[in-house]
Amino acid sequence: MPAALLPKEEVLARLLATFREDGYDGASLSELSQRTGLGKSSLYHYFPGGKQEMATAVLAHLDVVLGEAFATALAAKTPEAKLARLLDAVDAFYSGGRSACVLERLVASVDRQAFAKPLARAFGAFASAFAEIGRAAGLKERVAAARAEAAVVRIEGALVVAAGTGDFGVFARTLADIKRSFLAEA
Amino acid sequence: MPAALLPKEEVLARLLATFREDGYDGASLSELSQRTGLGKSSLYHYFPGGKQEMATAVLAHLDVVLGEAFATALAAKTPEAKLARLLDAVDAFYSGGRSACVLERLVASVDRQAFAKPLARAFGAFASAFAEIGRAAGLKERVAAARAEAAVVRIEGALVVAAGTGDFGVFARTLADIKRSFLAEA
DNA sequence: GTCTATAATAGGATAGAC
DNA sequence: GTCTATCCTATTATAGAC
Repeated sequence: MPAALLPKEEVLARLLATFREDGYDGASLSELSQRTGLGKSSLYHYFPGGKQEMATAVLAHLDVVLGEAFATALAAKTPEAKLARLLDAVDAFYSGGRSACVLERLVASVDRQAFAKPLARAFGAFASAFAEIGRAAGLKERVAAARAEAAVVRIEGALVVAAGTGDFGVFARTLADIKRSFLAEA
Repeated sequence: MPAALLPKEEVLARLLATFREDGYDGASLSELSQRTGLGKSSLYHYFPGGKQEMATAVLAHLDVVLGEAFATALAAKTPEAKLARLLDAVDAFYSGGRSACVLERLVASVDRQAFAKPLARAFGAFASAFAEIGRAAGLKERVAAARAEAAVVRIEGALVVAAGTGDFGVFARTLADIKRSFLAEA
């Protein structure tokens, strides 16, 4: 009765990485098996629902991990510092625009409907982190919400355009512009 | 010797629609066959290189179609009218945010490397249309280019976020904000 | 909880008739 | 130029030993 080769956290991290790189439809069970170091049967032991369950588990995992990352960033004192920390976390998470967003990969998948709720939740949590910074800076609720939505839109778009053009500078420019404009006077 | 059931233009339009909906990895040959009304062998007659060649043909087709759409929009007299027409065309092309972008679907595919050049070209053409409007309005080249890049980024991101949240209002808000801000004084 | 082996199916691609 | 039929491989998923 051998113990688990990897802690579940690590398995989820590797599934996440594989979905980010190959996409949901593009990630085969063989690939997921290789990348996690688990045999197919072991994967089905963890995730009886197969690939779909792996993806939903990854989303639940992200919900926790990103929640912590957001909380860390928001623990800074000033709104400016909160924003800077959040954008640094975003830059690191996406490797300066070189790593794709799982949310986008799942939105693009044939099984997207199965992920609808956790996806909406994840996008909402992402925007909420920005909105909270806006509120902390004294922006009106509506303004904070609108700018938060726009920030998430720009980050997702920058990832697509960076990957599509091969020019990762667009991601850096986008983050820099959000940093510059997010807390500006209305 | 039966004639072609559909003009090649129509076949390409249907392949485009299928890739947009199912993604590149998610679109099977059976699906592509059904949607075009052509048997698999007929598809291979048109596109000996298989699915990859279908996608590159779709990109080449888009290059022409979008080029015409851009030219039409840019034929308007004032920069404001050019911008309004271009954004109307974008809104229609993406069905108010309900239809995905093929470019994004191909960027997300496992065969993305095979599409790298035409994809970069397509994103560039998209941005160029915006940049030309900026120049027509007297914006400095650098400003026009930066705003054009940002506009494409925002459109792509709005499509991802709209699909991910199920809230298509974000697409309308994004286009409205581009319309409002694109030609603003620096 | 993991493995090897395998079933069952779907996928991409081709052959050859018409 | 299109069709039906088919091949081969990869894929998802399961069985059963350890």
